[in-house]
Amino acid sequence: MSIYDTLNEPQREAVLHTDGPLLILAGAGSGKTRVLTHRIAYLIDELGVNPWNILAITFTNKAAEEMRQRVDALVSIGAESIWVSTFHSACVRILRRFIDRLGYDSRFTIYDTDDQKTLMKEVCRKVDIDTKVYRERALLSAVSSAKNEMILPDEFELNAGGDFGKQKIAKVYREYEAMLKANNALDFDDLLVKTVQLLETQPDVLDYYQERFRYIMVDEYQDTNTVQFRLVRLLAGKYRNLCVVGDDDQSIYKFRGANIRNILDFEHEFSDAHVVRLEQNYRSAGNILRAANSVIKNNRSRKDKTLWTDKGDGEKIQLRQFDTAFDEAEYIAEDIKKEVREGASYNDSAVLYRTNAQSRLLEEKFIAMNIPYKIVGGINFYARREIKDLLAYLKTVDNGRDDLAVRRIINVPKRGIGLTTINRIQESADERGIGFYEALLAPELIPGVGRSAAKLDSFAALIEYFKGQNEKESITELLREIIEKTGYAESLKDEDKVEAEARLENLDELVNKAAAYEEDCRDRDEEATLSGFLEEVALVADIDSLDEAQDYVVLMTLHSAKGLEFPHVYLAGLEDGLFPSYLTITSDDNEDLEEERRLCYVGITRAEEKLTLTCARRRMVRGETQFNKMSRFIREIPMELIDTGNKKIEEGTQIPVQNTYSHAKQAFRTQPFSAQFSSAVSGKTAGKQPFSALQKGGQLLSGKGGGLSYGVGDRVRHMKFGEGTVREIKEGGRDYEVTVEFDSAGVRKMFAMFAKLVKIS
DNA sequence: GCCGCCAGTATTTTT
DNA sequence: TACTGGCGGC
Repeated sequence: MSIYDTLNEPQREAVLHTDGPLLILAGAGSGKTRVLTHRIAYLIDELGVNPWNILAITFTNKAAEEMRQRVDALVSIGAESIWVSTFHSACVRILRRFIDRLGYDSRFTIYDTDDQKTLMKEVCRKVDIDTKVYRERALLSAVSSAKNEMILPDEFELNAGGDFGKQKIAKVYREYEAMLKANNALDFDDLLVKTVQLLETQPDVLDYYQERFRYIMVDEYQDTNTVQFRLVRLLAGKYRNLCVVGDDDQSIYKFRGANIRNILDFEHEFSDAHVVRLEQNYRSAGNILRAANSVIKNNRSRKDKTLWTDKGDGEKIQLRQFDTAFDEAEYIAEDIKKEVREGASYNDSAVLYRTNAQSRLLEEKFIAMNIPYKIVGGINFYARREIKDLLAYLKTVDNGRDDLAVRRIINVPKRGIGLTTINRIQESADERGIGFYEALLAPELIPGVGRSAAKLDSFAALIEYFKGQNEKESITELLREIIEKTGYAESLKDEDKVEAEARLENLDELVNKAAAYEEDCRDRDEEATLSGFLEEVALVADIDSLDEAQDYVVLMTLHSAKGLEFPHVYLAGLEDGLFPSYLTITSDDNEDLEEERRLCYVGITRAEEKLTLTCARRRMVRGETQFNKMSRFIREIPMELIDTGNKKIEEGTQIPVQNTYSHAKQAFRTQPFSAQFSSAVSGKTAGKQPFSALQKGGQLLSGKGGGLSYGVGDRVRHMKFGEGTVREIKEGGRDYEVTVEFDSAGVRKMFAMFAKLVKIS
């Protein structure tokens, strides 16, 4: 009996089909990782393929690691020479070797979103764009989607035609690119774009990698974007042994440029593609699977398929609705406690939610109840200030051309080098067409820095000293030395005690990470380099740190949960407005809601034995109370699969708008609502006691709904526009749109929530 | 040049 | 609510 006998029929078909393009449509929990690992084993052990010729691309480093281990257990030898990595790290590896062909130095730095923003700000300053009109974030996302589509500045400008706004963006894009290059830096998207450019323009490099990667496998193919597609097509162009695995129902990264057409059109792109469908689910109990199927079937643009299982029905799906998000969190925490008392482990459970902000309440409850937990995502460790500072030192030592890094640390800790000096250095550098650091090495050539010259000299001497040390000592030692010799640790002591302590701990943690990296390299017999460490740091995802062996409850977003599974899954915050999010509900593009539904499908199918859905009628979002209906996705699940625990579930009274605590308070403080106002908001909801919950607190409101303290015809005052008369109040979305005729500022439409109009009598 | 306060903004998801 | 960035005072 061979290892391949344990596979089911379509799985075996996928494993044995090794030549030519292959599309594996693998439903959730259908054993696609098994197929991939067995396929690799088959290639090596049965067909005698050299592991060296195999490339497997996964979504996260964690998945890569896992795959390597599982292959290792299957094949006799050589698993370690297979390339298993994410798109991004594979590209970095290629670029480190050949990027000089594109005019970069191989010690380029990788910019994260923070760095991008800083750079973009500078770009805007340079090309004279008001960041209040065009926000950095918006500009960056425009640039990013262009890159994801492989549209370079020239083409972008061409496409812009006469459109003024687009022309501006084209200008920004061009300058942004120029500055990245000047800093010898690449952003995330560049890693892919530049690799494709490299392969397209350098035939010998392309040939090298085509020869090397004779067998290519891509996991989570539904989430690839256009550049990634182009990359894969290039690499597989010669031998065409390309196997992609994916599930169009789990495509959840459209916002990041993922192109679901990549998987839907695979058969068109590769006309001789063989297609295998894996529809038997080995993960979830029958009821859970049925729920998942009944939700996803509401999507129109998908390849039709239905997962099935030969497992029993299992438990019903638990549904609980609460008054507030506090109650919700408490229930989840208590429920987990209860199950642990009954013999479960903490790591049997995971809590999934739509937005990172939701983790807060859960975390508080978990702490209060002494439940071990781990939050995945949220603020990245490497995004913390002290960590970024230290990394900026390392980047400066490693790549002297990264001006952003140098400017970040030139006065951290305080050396008395101020903004004026920094600007003068920059100006001088720009004039002479050299880098910031290079300019600062010779302060005597810079007009107007006379007094700071000595300080600049000692800063430069410090960096140069570190550069020297970098040659001699390990990264760990260098890092320790930087922390000490710059006085960084010392400077923290002046800060708030608790804060400083946390930061110092983080610094220790960073040193530990460096040590771990070096050890890793030693194990793998590779040289540990500063560039290598910085790259690893830039490309880790928080999910990579997840450790199944540890006994904790995992809390994370639905996006992070992709590819994972747990015996008991809690889906929290299933409310219209939160999940599906308010933006997708109001979007006129139906695709958006479909993507949200896929996200729900991903969430449900993470559960093996038990699924608990929870929602709250009332929840604080950004300091405001929101009233939400139960999620429409819940209503797509047949009632007979659901157990509400004998509690009453209401579809939810949707309160139209104006639910904010502060407005309620303000409304109470001023005076009852005018007659015009209640007629303006229609009687539909007026009788439903929208503030029932708030009444508990007592003094807030009388009984009727509403919340504005003024009505049509009233005189109001606005902070900026002065006094005026209310002409119209319209109900819209979450807020009221108020039209006011100001005495001096004319007629203005504004949202009540932001306008903070005050009634004057 | 540095520090502290205030105002404006944000939240959908992340390699 | 919570964070960030800008501005003004010392």
